[in-house]
Amino acid sequence: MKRYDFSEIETKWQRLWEENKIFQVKADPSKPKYYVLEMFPYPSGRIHMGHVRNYTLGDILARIKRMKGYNVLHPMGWDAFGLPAENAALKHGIHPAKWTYSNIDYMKKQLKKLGFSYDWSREIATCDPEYYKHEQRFFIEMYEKGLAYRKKTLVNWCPTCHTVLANEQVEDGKCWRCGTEVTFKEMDGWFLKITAYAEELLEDLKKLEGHWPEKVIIMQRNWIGKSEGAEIKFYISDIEDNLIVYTTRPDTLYGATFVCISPEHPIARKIAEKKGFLNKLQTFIEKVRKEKREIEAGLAEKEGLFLETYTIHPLTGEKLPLFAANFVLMEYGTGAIMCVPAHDQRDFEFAKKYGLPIKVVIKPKDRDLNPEEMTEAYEDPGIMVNSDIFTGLDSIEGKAKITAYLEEKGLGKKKITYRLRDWGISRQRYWGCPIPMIYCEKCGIVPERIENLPVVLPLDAQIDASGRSPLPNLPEFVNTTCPKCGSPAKRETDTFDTFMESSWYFARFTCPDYTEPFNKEEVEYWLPVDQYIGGIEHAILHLLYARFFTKVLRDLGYFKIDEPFTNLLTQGMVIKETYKCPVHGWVYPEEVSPEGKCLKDGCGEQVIIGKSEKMSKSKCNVVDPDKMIEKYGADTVRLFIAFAAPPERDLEWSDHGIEGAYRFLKRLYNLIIDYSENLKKISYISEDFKNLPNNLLKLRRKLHQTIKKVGEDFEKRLHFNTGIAAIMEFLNLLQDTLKEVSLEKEIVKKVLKECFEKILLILSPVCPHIAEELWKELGHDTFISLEAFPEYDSDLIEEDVFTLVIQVNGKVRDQMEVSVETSKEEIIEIVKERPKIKKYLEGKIIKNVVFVPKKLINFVVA
RNA sequence: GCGGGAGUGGCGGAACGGUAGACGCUCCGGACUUAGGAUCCGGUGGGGAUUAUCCCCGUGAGGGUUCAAAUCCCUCCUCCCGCACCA
Repeated sequence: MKRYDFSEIETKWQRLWEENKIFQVKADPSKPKYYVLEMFPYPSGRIHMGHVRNYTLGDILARIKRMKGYNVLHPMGWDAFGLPAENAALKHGIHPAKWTYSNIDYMKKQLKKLGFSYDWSREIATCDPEYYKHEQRFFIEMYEKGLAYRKKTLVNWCPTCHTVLANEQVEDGKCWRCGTEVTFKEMDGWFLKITAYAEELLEDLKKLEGHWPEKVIIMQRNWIGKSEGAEIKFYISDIEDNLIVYTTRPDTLYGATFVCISPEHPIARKIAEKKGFLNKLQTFIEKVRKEKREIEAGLAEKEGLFLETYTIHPLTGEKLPLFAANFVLMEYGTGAIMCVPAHDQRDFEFAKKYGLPIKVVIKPKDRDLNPEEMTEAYEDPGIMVNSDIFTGLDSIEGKAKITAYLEEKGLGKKKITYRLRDWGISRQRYWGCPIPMIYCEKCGIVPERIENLPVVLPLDAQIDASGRSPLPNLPEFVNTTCPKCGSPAKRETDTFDTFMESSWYFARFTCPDYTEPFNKEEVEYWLPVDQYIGGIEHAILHLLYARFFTKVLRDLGYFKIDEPFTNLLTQGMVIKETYKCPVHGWVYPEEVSPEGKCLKDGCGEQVIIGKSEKMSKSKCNVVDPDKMIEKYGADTVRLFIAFAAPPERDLEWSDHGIEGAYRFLKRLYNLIIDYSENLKKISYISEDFKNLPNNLLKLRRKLHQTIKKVGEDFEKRLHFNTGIAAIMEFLNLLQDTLKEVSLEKEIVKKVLKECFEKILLILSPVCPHIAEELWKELGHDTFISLEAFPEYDSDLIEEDVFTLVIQVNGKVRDQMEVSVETSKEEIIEIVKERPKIKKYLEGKIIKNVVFVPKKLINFVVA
């Protein structure tokens, strides 16, 4: 008998799919579309299990949607710009482009080996000028609309990578890639005005509720960080100017006893100049800058520099001392705050340190507050006191009342503030998309002409040991002429943050070869992405930027949609247990003896089995997809990954588990091959299945129940694990049934053929190769990948008998098979006489009988 | 500190408020074998007994709602993730 030769089977079908272009799609308005997208990979060299999981989940969905009659767009591409290419250039002397393209080559082969149903004709690499030229155009259009601008800012600087990092690329003060301590540097850079869309980005999160993980929505909401408050004017007579502070607690205005501003606030400088302590201020600024990290971590003590001046309280006219303080951020609000120590913990600590007065203006409903006895600020709402005409008001009401009063007097106004900052997109890197701007001595900043795009990244550049971008040193790149006046000019040498490329790739997949950015018909047919799948690590940045781009491109007239991704699935990590030797640290499983001793250098120490963690080389717990495919085949790998855990949860890699998946496929293969010769010519229609013997009826019923469950679990719930469990369950029943039937009978063959065919159909999204092969063995010459998902017979799946659970006082005491025809009354009579139940009812009064049709009956007795 | 999620056998995990532990793994026993780390069959939450049968206990802890709770409500514990001087 034929052995399950997965390698031969898989290569063959992958070849046939490709030759027949069966996964290439075209827009077809007569068919419902479905766009499945997995986050495209960075071509780092080889795919890892996380990719395998991500793409397996997407592929199962794409395949079942195809079978359910959708016109499915399922593309794949490469997020090809980025730092690792330059690092590789430094380390191995390979040009980033060469490195990137050879990685793409390799990884593409790996993905093909996994049998993913991508339309490879739509492949995109973002480092291709034909891709990024459109991005340059978007940028210019944004610039012309005032959505892109240049400003000087204090930026995070990684001394190792020689680059600016976004706030979000800094993790606890360290570079997210290399781990070096990040410093600060003042630099000019380009920014996109994402804050102009803050309100819409926040508001539209409501449209995603129920379709995106709640967690992601909350994270984005917090990131945008909307707060409502007031801006209030505090006059400073020394400089005859108003200081504007921002507060969310205008109700505590009467409790303000001092005012703090950021040391970098222009007014601090102005005062210091006037009062002659500029040096002292400068020293303070530097100290604060140095401590920025600790300050942000909440570790540094609050510290202030008295500016030797006072502000005038807008309502009481009191003189309040003015400080420059290390905890006031220049970037948020107005960079200045009024301090109410009685009702703000930070102000309280500051006041205690510098002996500043504490004035209570809000009291709890049930008690009084005494400033001298307070050990912490009272931050909750309450009743307003010591607040002139507002005394006695509820503080929540007081907020609006005081704001209105200030507004009336021209002393302040209502103000909404967002935590979200504009997006700094300049990177001092080589391997990225050139920013299409030109600096002309006469005309200033001038965008490149659209017709001159792309501004091509020169590939003949050499990356030297410094690791710095070679672009500024390439005269043929830098020197150009001004598009406006024609005089000599210089190009911008920074490149875009690579989050730019991933902010719109999903749309380009609809028309990857179109000369203009987007083909209207394609974009309108395919967008938005119906199901987006990827890791939670992109919960904020990538997803927020893509949402932002979508809105901008909409406003530039390219799209009609507001949101790019209708549904989002964030899949869990692939984790594996770790082994740690007290001497050698993390060790590979091969370095551990069966007794758990370390085998490295004959060490012999007892190895500690650590908890399961995300696969990483440093922890020696990686599993190589190539090796797994080689050993078990792609179908087994896909099956195990889909079966081992629900998609959103972490998946624990198990060497035994994958054996189990392999065993299942072998069992299926052997079973069908065993019967295939006999069944090839068999055909059936539903009429054939009337008056079946009981065991075959049960088998068919189970089959149709399984079809229903798998359809729902795969397509609607995306819980592939339970669907696969149902298929396994069915196979178990099928094998049991086969032991008691004779293949001599025609009807048995018909039932068997139906079972085999349909089980292959429903398994095919998960294990497409073996499904194709066995489909052929059963006599078909079509691609199972293009077959329709089977319908289930809804009359058949209705059981005619069911197992009635019999409870007494909520405890299960007995159960019996009952026909669905039996009435409640009949059931009660029968059940009461059953000995096990009788025993519990004897001498008791039946107070109530709860009857759940087709499920259970519960006697409540006393 | 704030926000979110999760705690179910030896393990991964199933369970519209209705038989807890589907399915798989592990382990144990058996069959077939020169052999088995292949394959097949059976068993596998804990405890107990009068052991082909039956009983009790069990979903992090404690309370509550309900005829009925892993599931709903309250209090608490543990773990994971995100944010964190945002005024």
